[in-house]
Amino acid sequence: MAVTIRDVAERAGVSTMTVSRVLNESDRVQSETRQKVEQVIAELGYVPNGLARGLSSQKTGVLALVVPDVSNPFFTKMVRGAENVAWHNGYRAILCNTESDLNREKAYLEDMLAQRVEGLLIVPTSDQSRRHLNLVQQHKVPVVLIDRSVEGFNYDLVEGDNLGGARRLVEHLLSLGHRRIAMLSGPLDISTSRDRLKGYRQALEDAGIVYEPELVIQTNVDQRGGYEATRQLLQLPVRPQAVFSVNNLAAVGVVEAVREAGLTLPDDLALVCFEDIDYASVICPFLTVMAQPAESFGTLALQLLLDRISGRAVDPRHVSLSAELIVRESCGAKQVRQPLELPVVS
Amino acid sequence: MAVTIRDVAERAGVSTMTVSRVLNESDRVQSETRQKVEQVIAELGYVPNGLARGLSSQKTGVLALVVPDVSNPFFTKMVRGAENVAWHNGYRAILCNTESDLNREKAYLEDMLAQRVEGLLIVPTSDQSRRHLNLVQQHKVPVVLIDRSVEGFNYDLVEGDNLGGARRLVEHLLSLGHRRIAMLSGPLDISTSRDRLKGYRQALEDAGIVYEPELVIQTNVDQRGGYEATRQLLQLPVRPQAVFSVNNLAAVGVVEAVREAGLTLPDDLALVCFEDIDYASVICPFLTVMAQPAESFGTLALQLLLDRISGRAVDPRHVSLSAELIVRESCGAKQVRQPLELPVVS
DNA sequence: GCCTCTAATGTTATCGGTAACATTAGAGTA
DNA sequence: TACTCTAATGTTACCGATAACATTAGAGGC
Repeated sequence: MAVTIRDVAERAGVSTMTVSRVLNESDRVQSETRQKVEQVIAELGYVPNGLARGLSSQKTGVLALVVPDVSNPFFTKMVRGAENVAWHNGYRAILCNTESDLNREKAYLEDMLAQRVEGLLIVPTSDQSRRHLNLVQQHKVPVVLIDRSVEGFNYDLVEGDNLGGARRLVEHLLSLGHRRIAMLSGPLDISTSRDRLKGYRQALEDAGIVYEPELVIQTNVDQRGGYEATRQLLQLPVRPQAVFSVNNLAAVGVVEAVREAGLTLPDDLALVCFEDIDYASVICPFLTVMAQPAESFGTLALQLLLDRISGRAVDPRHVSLSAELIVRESCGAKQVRQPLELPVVS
Repeated sequence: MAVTIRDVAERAGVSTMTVSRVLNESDRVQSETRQKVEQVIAELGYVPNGLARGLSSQKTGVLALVVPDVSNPFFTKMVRGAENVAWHNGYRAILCNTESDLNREKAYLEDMLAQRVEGLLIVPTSDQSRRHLNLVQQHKVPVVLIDRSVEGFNYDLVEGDNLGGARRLVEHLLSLGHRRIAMLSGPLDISTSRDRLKGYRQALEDAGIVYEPELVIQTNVDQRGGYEATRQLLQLPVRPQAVFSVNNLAAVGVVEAVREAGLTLPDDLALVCFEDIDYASVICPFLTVMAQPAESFGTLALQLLLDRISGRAVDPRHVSLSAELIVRESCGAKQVRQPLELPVVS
């Protein structure tokens, strides 16, 4: 059907191996021959069959990025960073969107294994991703986790300082005089939710405030989840004074619910959250956030992956990136900036 | 190295074809045999080699989505829509990010052809993408264009009503009394820029206003581009009263530049743009926009693609989706909503 | 002139599956 | 009983490249 290497070889009057050598830029081809072959390739619009190539050579030059939600700006910034590094190192990166659905995640991972990608970057859906990841490891395909760790799966990881970041956000709220602080948490089988909850509790404890379970609502870390959780919070007998949202999209839901209830931010309810939303922040610098260097997550993770692929790395490495507190209006304070700290490699 | 179909066959005491039949869910296998084989597959963690499979069967079950910028929320919403439809039809969708770079676009397209994807959804970088697209067509791989058409390439297309939308936005500005209206346009080899510019000119003409070339600035349709173009506009001897930005990200740049210049929106400069940014709009409903049904772009386009793949479609089809004017603050008027019109298939 | 060596190119087997055809065994039939 | 038919399974060739080894021809040494 399609043009094959044989067609090219025939028309150029050489063997398929010679064409193959031209394709792979081996220098063992006379320049006249090479030119002739290249001309025929152009004439026929020949594109080598990657399947056959990969099957034979065991190399595809493709890396896969697997994320739970492509519409989350944090992940897309990360993806851009990773894609760029991949590109400049001669790899293509393909992206898979799992919609936080374990079945899809499994299917995509198996598919990527089947397609023989040379490495995987993944933001796992939850600790339950471990089963899939074990399969990947069993196939000896290098993996690097981003943003979320997976319990019982010790491997290369680039994550944020979730505990510390959460703590600082809550401390900030405390410093503004808030005592009754709610947390909008994600599912506890996601490491970031766990760690941020820990940070929240530590900050409260250090301030001598008793932890009240009814103030912590577990929900999905998207806009809808934030919206519903906030409605729940607003119905409590004694309303919280402030909310710490586990991430940016959930915070959007908070804003929505608060407005719908006819209340005002930050007067009726102060709000802080993890992760910034760039575009929104420029249009109106409103949310007080713990901003993470998303693009660096991607570039660093891809570096780790390349190290793994080339066999340079040995033990699992963990990179922890600090976040930056950006104080805006939603917390009810005026603007201050803390410098971004450097990455810590352990 | 890895577990192959032969290993499975041997261990299960059957031939490779029987294993293959189990994998492909053919019913020509006795249920005992099937169970035995499935058990061995699970034991060995066998994942069939997609390369070999695709090579032999000429089918991969993979579709590719190629977009210029994964961090543009319009594109990611579109991607989600498309991915969902693909998934529910038994296809996997992989995403390629070209960064509006023709070379990357070319490389990814060739790669996707090489990987023998069964169909392509693409938001082309510009009219110059035609060369790559011709290559795709030559390989008889079904393609559907989204959002942008390509001059000289007549194929399935899902796009917005760019001319009409632009016109309505500018008419809205005119109705608010603005006469000196600037346009922040993208490169004219991108169809959306061309059509929106046309709409802008039509609206002015109909209002009896002379077109002033100095008021139209061509730039990149991202934040940086919008920022730089606005700085240029603000330095004109006679400042414009309003700006129509070709897209949402460029509008973010406008906001940035205006604020930096110590001016205020919409008092010193009114602003309207194409395409909404969901999250930003919830946090603060500020930009007056022509909102496009991004997700529908994706789902419809993928439907068209599936039709093509199954050979149902014949002539190129064009779907045009209307946009919705959402009046907020940046134009300097109070809020009004127009209903979304239904898609038109031609 | 003969031999060695190397650069350029060719031949063959193989990667891991599936398509297409072949075989086998038992059921149904006359 | 012999014969056909079909369900279950096996054999072989091939998809389109490349790895590994083979061949060839001319350059250069003696």
